[in-house]
Amino acid sequence: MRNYSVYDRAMASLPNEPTMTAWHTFLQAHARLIERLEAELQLECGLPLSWYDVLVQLSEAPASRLRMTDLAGAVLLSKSGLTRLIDRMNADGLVQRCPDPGDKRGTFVQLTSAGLARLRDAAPIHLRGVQEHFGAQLSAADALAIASALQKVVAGLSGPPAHDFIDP
Amino acid sequence: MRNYSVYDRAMASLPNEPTMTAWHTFLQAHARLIERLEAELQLECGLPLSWYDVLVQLSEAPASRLRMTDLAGAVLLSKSGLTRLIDRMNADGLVQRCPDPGDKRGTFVQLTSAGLARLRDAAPIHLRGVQEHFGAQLSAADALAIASALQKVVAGLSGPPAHDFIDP
DNA sequence: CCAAACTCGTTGTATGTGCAACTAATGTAC
DNA sequence: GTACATTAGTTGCACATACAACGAGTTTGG
Repeated sequence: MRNYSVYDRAMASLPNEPTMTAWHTFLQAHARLIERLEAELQLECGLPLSWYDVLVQLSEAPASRLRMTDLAGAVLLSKSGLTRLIDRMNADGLVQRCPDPGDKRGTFVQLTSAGLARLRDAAPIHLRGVQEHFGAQLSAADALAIASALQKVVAGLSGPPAHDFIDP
Repeated sequence: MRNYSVYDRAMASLPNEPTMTAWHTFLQAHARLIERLEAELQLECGLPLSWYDVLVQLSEAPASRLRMTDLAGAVLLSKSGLTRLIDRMNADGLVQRCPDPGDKRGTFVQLTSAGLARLRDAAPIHLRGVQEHFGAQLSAADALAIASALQKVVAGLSGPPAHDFIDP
């Protein structure tokens, strides 16, 4: 039997079978859920999920406004991506840009009353979809298990940024 | 107290709090995991995840080849998206198009030896990332719970296509 | 058979996204 | 206080993706 010494060390840290099953199911569930929720929200409200996310974040923020950078972090978008998204939503009247008096570099994104109205239309539809396609399929124990397990995954990702460093 | 009769019926099917916690954690975990795995694979192999997915699907297919439509389904991409992706991978020599002798409309995408070599480089890196960032954070029970719970979600999405139908 | 309906894959076009470079404003060190 | 570094947001550019329309080939119903 040949001895793949370097490869064997790599193999020792490769995923086992239940892990890969969970991983594939996780990917598939995400892809199908997002596809379905996006389609339903678009069909019934004419609203993309990315717009909905912005409206939710703003509505939950103090004074219904956030700085561009904070909003970009909240909706998991790059700065340039958010600039263009806010351009579009602003053109539709759902948000507006306001200068930050305390920092002349900064810009607040402010939810407008039209934006709030749009969110009130969309929220029941989106939440019904989350319940129907996600929540309704899960027992109470399932929901708690998913939350606690994936919370550990998220926590693990917060720490080590990358593999870029050679031991000094 | 006012009676929002229609809204109350809607409220009755809205997600409860554990469901929303699981949902938010699920979204956050997915976004961060994909971001990290994409960055690591790109940095260490110069390979996008979408290319990796294609190589994996082809390598697992009989004769290392698949029809365009089948491959598009497997990697969750539209037909036009796959056409352009295969253009790029073909230009890099990782796959090639072959006519299907049995159906002159059809095109097989065939894994090349260069593509297989590239996959052999990339697989340990990607799988190490899955183990490190996902598998290693989970107990055996966690992995089984995620797989079984999300499998139910996937199954629920396979059936009802949309809300387009009014009761006939 | 043949015409209509369908399927396969590609193309034109529009949209969305990130990276790098840029401007403007702020913070820091001396 | 002045220079250097840092941060906030926008823009040019390239790339990736979806939708609709299309041409070529196949299947189906009569």
